Amino acid sequence: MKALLSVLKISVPSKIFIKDPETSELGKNIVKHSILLINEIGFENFTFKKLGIKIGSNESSIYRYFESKHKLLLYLSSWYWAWVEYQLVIETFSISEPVKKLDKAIEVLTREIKEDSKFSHVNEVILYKIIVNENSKSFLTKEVDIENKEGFFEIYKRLVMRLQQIINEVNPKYPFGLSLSSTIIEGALHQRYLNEHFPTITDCKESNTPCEFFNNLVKKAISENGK
Amino acid sequence: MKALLSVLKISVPSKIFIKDPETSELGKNIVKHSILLINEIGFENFTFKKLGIKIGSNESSIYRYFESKHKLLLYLSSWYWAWVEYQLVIETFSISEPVKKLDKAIEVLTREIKEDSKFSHVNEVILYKIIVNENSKSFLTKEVDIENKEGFFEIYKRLVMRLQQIINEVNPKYPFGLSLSSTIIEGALHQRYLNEHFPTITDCKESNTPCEFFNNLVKKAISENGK
DNA sequence: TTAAAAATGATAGTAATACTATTATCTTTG
DNA sequence: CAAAGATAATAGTATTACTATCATTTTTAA
Repeated sequence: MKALLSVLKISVPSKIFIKDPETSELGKNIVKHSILLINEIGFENFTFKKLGIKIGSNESSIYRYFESKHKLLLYLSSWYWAWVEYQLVIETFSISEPVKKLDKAIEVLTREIKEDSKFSHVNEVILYKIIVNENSKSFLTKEVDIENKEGFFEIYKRLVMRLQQIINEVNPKYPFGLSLSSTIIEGALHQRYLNEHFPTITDCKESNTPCEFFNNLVKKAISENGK
Repeated sequence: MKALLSVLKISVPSKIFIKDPETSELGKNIVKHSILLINEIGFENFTFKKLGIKIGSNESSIYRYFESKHKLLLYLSSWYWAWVEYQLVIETFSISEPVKKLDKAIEVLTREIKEDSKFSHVNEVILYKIIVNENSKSFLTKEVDIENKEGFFEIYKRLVMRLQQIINEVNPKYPFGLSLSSTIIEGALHQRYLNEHFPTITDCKESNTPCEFFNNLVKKAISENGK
């Protein structure tokens, strides 16, 4: 995977940025350190001014890459989901048995990211933490419909549809494939959050992972026997 | 229900507010019109200044009730969940058959609020919309652990535990009662949101409701036969 | 190699936000 | 009727989320 990714590039909808941050050192620094800084102080307290100070650059220069911090969050979100989609495709590609494919897909979509693949300036472990904490804020806005039309959520939607296809390969008659898929992807993040901040309302612990919970849930949900 | 609620009062953790808005006309107006205004312009664009203009009152007066707009959101969130908890308790109280109790609980927790009960200054239909759009923002903050310690999320957590108990009455051996419960409650809001803004990644429509999806999901998840 | 183009940096400025503080006025209540 | 309590009016502050301008540095292409 490391090898492959050194040739490939994670592709984010180009309307999200003004200037592609991948094309310069400053751009890469903006992305890299925005991840660290958002993780540190939270998205609400994060500003371009603070980021500028951190990377020894000017606020106004950052604005030449991203129109607003909201667009930057959209960029990080898209980047993350593209990276996950890539893993999903690679890791399920050669599995022909539908149930095994589904097992792997659930694993990819609900596992905790613990290792930085180091193929880029992006620290995936920290980015994953940001996604758990901040991803909802990228779409829970008044501008969601306009931004959706502009294609800002394409990768995320495609990922939900990919999982749905894998689900319906196991049971083509299951009528809630999309809802189940979107519930897993969003729910996995939510269970991680609960585990960290509200452990009394989740069963997911070090041992009892979201992977197991969702695997069990999906398998039973789409099984044809049972209630 | 209307009758009962005219004697009862929805109780919100008192540390959330500086002065209880239920105790004055201005307070009730703040709550009532904040719901309308947040629904109108979104939480990000909502300010106490704008609210003051809307209710013909002064910004500084609003600050005597709520320390910040974040605390106001916490208040609205707690109010909503307390109201839902009340309905859950009332509507499941007399049902002794565990499966029927579970059916009713899922219904209460996943149904769309379409009617304003009019027992108070709070418009529940609009409040429900705010919860769908803004609730996550009440806990996805850097201060979540401090606020959790202060008890700001007690009602929500209690509600998750109540549903878990009802689930485990049907199947005491099911090992993910809490995670399933929290997934349903959060997932129901998410499916509503998708239905409104991302219809291509949900099966939930006018006819095919989140109620049905989650009822089907839970029943199968906790069934002892099947896979 | 050099001149133009592109990128970055420095500085300034603006309207709005999220408050705090003070003082005045109005309304209850004992 | 006086004191207490609630509300209103006004002012002020630091920060945010930008935009605009101009200077400087770096890159690139002829």
